[in-house]
Amino acid sequence: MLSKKTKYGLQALTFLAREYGRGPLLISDLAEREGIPKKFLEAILLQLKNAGILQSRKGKGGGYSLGRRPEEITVGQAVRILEGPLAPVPCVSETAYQRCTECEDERSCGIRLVMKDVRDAIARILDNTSLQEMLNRSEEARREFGPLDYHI
Amino acid sequence: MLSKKTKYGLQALTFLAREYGRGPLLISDLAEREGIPKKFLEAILLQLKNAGILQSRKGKGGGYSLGRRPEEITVGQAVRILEGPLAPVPCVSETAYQRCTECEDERSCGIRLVMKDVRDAIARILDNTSLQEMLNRSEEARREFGPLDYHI
DNA sequence: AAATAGTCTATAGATTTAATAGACTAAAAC
DNA sequence: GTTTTAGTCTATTAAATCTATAGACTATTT
Repeated sequence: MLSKKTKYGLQALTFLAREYGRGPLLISDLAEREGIPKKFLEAILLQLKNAGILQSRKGKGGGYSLGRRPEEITVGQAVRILEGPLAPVPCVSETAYQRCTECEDERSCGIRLVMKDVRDAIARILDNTSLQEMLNRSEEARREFGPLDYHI
Repeated sequence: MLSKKTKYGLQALTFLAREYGRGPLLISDLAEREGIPKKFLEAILLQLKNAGILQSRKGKGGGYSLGRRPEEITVGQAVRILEGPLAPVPCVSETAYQRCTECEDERSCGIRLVMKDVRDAIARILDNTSLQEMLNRSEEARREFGPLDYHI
């Protein structure tokens, strides 16, 4: 299960992707619009910035914006930054490999072989889905199901 | 990342699958052979038993064994019991669905659409891999790489 | 200089994970 | 039927991680 941190991060990235090209957004606005605790979001955005996928400006007219085009940022990148490796076990991780201490022969460990498949499947999806593609799929679904009727 | 609990559980299940048909195994033996804290393993095996995939006998000659044939127990079942739902977010879980509170239209949420793909990919692998298949793959790999040469 | 808005450090509360201790119960053996 | 064996149940604890908040600090614009 993804942590709240990662979910908040993905929400914020989606928002920033949708607004891409219209100048920076304030943390406070993002926090309010997405219902995320402001201070928590601050830390999340900073982490994404330090990892290179966001940029920021201080002072009036400042705020956060994507560091690259929405086509060039993948969900996989964001998840790895906020959640850690995609792999279910460290011995199949590409980005944070760690040998299994108790496993006498890694190459023939059944658990590892299965979890390697899982890792690859997750990576295939998340590393090939950009923020832009996520927006496109969302739009497509909206067209398919028709606009929401707000009846509250 | 899988918890130690789940990893220990999968190790124990693998061991029990390999020994299937030769009578019950003692917790203590399993714990020692796999390097798992005995009391921790106790709780794990009990949980797997209560969920129906292990059986046990008390007293002399007792111990734990698989509740069904190794072909009939999937890795997905074990992971769900010990780790919880496979889905990265509750709103795409088949076994523990929970609506997303903040999401105004679930059907067109981009994050959800992507995470649904991830869940399906994970489930496709884990629900179609039995303990027996895991053993088979392990054996296959052992044949491919040749036997280990122990040089310690 | 004043106002704006991100940055950094520290901390605290809650939850989860990992592990341990010890009393209890069922089954077999004698 | 008592002793031994081996799983079951309850409680507790230490450590780690997650979530959130406070406040001082720095950079930028007006």
